[in-house]
Amino acid sequence: MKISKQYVPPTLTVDMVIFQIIDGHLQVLLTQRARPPFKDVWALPGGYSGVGYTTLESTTAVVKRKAGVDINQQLAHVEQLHTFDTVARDPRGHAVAVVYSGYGQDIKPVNPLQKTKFFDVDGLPEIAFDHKDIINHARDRLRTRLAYTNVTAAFLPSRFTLTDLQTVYEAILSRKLDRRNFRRHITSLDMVHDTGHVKTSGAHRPAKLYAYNSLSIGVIKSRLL
Amino acid sequence: MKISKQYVPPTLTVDMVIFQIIDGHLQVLLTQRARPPFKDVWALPGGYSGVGYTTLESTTAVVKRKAGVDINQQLAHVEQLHTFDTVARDPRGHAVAVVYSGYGQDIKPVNPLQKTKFFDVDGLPEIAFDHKDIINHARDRLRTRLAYTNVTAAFLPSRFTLTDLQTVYEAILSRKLDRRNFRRHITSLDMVHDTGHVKTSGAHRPAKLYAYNSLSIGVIKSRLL
DNA sequence: GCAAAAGTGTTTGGGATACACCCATGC
DNA sequence: GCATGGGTGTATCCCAAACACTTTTGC
Repeated sequence: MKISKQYVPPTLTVDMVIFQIIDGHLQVLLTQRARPPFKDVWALPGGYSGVGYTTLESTTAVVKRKAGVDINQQLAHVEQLHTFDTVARDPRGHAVAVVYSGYGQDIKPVNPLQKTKFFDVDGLPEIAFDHKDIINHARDRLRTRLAYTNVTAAFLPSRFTLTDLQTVYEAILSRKLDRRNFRRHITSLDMVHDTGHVKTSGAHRPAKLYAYNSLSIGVIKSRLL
Repeated sequence: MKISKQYVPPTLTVDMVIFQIIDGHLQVLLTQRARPPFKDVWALPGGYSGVGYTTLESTTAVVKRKAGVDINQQLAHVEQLHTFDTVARDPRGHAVAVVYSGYGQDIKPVNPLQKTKFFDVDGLPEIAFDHKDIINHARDRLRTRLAYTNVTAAFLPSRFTLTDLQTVYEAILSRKLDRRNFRRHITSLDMVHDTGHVKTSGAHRPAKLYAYNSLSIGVIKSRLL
């Protein structure tokens, strides 16, 4: 390209991949598109990002408006995923999309105009644009994060049982883990601690409730070489 | 933000962090800025990205023009790093920068107008904009990639000794590794193979030359949980 | 023969995996 | 007392780390 006085930037958009775990299944939030292109097809919540607003600010506004989800209140963690910019990805014209991913727990989307709901990532409907690729990208990222961060905290309430935590790991990894080995692994990480409380939930022994040592999501071990 | 007919996108720019390793030191390519802001201060090569061009296409053009480096010919690997978008990062106005990182070997930058050269990452001069943060981000990413990809191939010629390879690891990790353990680690990875040739380079035993099994950079082990 | 880098082997500790039994509760 | 999920211990294997001597070459 040439730089010139006629410089015209592409449209800048934002999209968001919001994950939560329900009944042991990883789910992603989608909204049904209100207008063409892809009218009535399911898509990630997204919209325009204009000059003067960071892409995260735009994302916050767009997700609130289109999906009724308050990023700051209802998501425990948000991070930038990737920027998608192929010229043909939007039939209306060249749009560069900065995509964020967010994780939360017990999220209730609200949209008075369009259908907005969570889908199991393994049972997705037809998806608009390149949003299927974006979801897969987010899913890979989340899986990778498991190994060296405390990102699982974002999917759980402040107090939880080790079985709850194991369910989160299993939903993200899509495989079963051995309970005894899992518990030893977790306790050796110095990531959670016993709160002294228990949860009684039926005709069986009550489970101890745990809490994360750190409230923020970050790296917990480095594993270099 | 509001969506309206007066939608104005921010300026879209691209920057590139190019790393190579010289004499056991990780180096990054910088160019001296030709005009304000930050005139004569060192910065990452970068420029505008206009409608109709992917950010990678724009990056390719900009890096060729401002630093004389041909991304396709002289870099063994390029990947998108992150998008930086704080409103205040450019004093001229809101600019969203999609940043790429690239790795190569024996790169000779050429710029007839402005000074363009490689600096040791541990001996950087004053840096324009938020480019120091960007370089650190790229460095962290590179370090992380070491553990589970064959990214080191990008820093080496097609045939190399295990000592050469160890030098690459040490430059990126900023620490010395035990030669015996390093060699066992590498050979256990099934990532390189003995070519049957040797390199004689002085008053000592010749070293075997190795080559990567795969020509492309990618994940070589998964390590999940 | 000596300097300089290449090449190799053993031991030890910790984490990952595989696997089976007892505990506390509601009904 | 029995069904249900919670909680624990042991043996094995593999990988990471610590560590020192021999080999091949040029001069």
